[in-house]
Amino acid sequence: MRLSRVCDPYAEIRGCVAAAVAGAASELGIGLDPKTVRTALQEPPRLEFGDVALPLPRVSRQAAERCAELAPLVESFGRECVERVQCVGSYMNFWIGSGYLVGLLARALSECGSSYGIPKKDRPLKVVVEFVSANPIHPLHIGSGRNAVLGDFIARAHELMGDRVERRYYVNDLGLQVAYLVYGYSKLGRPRCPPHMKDDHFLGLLYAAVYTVVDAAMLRKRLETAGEAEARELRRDLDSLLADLLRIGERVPGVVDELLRLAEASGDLEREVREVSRTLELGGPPLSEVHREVVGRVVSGIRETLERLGIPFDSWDYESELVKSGLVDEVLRRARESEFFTYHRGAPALDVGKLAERPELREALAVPKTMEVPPLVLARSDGTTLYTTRDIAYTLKKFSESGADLCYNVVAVEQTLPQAQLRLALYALGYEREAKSLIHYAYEMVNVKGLAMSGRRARYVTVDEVLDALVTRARELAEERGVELTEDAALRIARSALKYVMLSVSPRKTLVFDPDQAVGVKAGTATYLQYTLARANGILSRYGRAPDFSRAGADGLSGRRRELALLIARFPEVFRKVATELTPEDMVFYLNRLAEVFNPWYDSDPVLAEPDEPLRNLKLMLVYGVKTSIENAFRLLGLDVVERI
RNA sequence: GGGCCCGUGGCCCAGCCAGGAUAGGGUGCCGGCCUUCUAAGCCGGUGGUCCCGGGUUCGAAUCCCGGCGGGCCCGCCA
Repeated sequence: MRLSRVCDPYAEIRGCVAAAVAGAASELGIGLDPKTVRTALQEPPRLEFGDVALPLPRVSRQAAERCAELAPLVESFGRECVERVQCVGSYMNFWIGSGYLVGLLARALSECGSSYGIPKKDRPLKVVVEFVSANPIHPLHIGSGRNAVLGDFIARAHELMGDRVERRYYVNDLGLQVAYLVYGYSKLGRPRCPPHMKDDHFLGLLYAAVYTVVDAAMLRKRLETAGEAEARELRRDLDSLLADLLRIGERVPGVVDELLRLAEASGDLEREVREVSRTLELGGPPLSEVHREVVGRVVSGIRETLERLGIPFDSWDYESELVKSGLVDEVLRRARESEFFTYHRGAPALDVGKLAERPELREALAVPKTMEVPPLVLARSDGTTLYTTRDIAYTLKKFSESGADLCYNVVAVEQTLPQAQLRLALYALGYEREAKSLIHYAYEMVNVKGLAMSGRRARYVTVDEVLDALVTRARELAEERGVELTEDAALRIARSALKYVMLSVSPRKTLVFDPDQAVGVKAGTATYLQYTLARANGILSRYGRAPDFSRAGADGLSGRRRELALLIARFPEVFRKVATELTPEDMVFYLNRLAEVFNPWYDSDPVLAEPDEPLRNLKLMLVYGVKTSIENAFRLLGLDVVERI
């Protein structure tokens, strides 16, 4: 991957400073690798320590001891870029020449323009990102929201760098969970959704109602034979179930009563649901139409939510069709021929644990060194397959259909083991390349303050309701300030606020979602950044023409202006790191820094009213640099630009 | 029992992989700034045994060992 040197001013600075240091050191007979110096260069914590700092002991003990001798030599070796060198403690601090810095920025911004900071790969890849893939049994909740936002970010990162990306959603329309929904839906005569409720929300409640009714029936049965201590516990669980049922019943009147009647009549609802599940996997005709219909209704609700988020997909892959295609059977066939095939307690399995004994393979397949890997059971005794088996087939489909070089599975961290088993299984079946090119992008769960989440009990916060709340709040705030927000602008503010929360915290950290806080629009939110961008854009559009960077003067480059220039210069480096290491939180951090320097400057140092022309041009260049950096960061993160805010 | 992840002002987070300056932000709370490019902003104040104990090092929030606390995983569930 390459970013032309011109478009990465900070790389230029690093190179020049490092060469000067290495050159000076060799004068004193100290051997220094410029590359080591390059990477050791860092941003000083305070302005008084200059623009760039080098912790000397990190690169050479000798150099650290002879800093005072080194400094003047560095100044002369680095005349092109360094204005002043100072030794403080164990640090060597550099002041970058203003003319040099302004020249670098002017060239970078004029030559790279709107693609400033975005690296392009020499050889673009074909990349598949599978994400969200929430089961079609309820609306997207806040946890799937995190998945959606992160997956979208990964796709965007690759797209911007020139890769061809396919975004795929795996619709898991088989299995017990869907059977619960299909059962309820068909028994209740394919009910319509109440007015003012989305299909997926309604069906999510129906699903939870069936599940809860079944669980309640099972509890009652156990209660009949339970001892006293156990009975007390069961009764408490039952009370909680009934409370959930009551809550669900209030939102979808009639549904719960009807299900309770059915449960009474049937005697064993759970067995009936299992029967439905089996029929579904076999693809029997009597249910297939109802099945298709109800899944379709939930999926279209989910699609609507994703559209509101501005997160597109290229394909929707149905698990039932995967099974129908015979690919899953093919995987099973192939597994039986594998040397790792075994029986685990009577069920056909792959002994992927044996494969995992090879340390170099663990390394290559990113299986944690000490993780215990049990055999992967492929099918139940009744012959029906298990999820991971079908996932093997799906993975092969993704690779072959898309001709993918790289495939991401954006999947919660709790599935680390099955994801590792999946890679090992692929390897065991002879798909070495696929196994090595499958990346599990893991993220931690989202907890909601004051709510024990559960899909089976319809206890969740949905993406839709969060968006609604955010839209309302954005409107209120705008109204207070007399700004008129279009519907589109309100949505852009709302969904960006939600995405920001998801992107600002490292994916490996559990996120505690506080609805009240996300709705706030203070500093440290997407809205603050959108506002900052709107201010920058305001200046540029009022100026009315393209700023001429070549006429930017270097004289006034001090204080905040200097800080801004250095930050803008660093943007390409940050972009590359974030896009390749896929750490969105680093970009959020950078953006906050940028805004935090820009806003005070904006308040105190008028741009358009500046009478001195070279200085005005310098200021305009800084504004343009801020605008471009924020815009390209937004493109990477999937945040929206709002014109008027 | 074993494995993985997390622990940083009242609350949330960055820094840890590649150890270096007085540990950065945000939020909260207190006070101030709109006749000047958008006040969803800015300025000032308040607030920290970097979970604890050892070790390595000239130097540890960062690396190593041992604890403690929280989360997740160890299914013929997904």
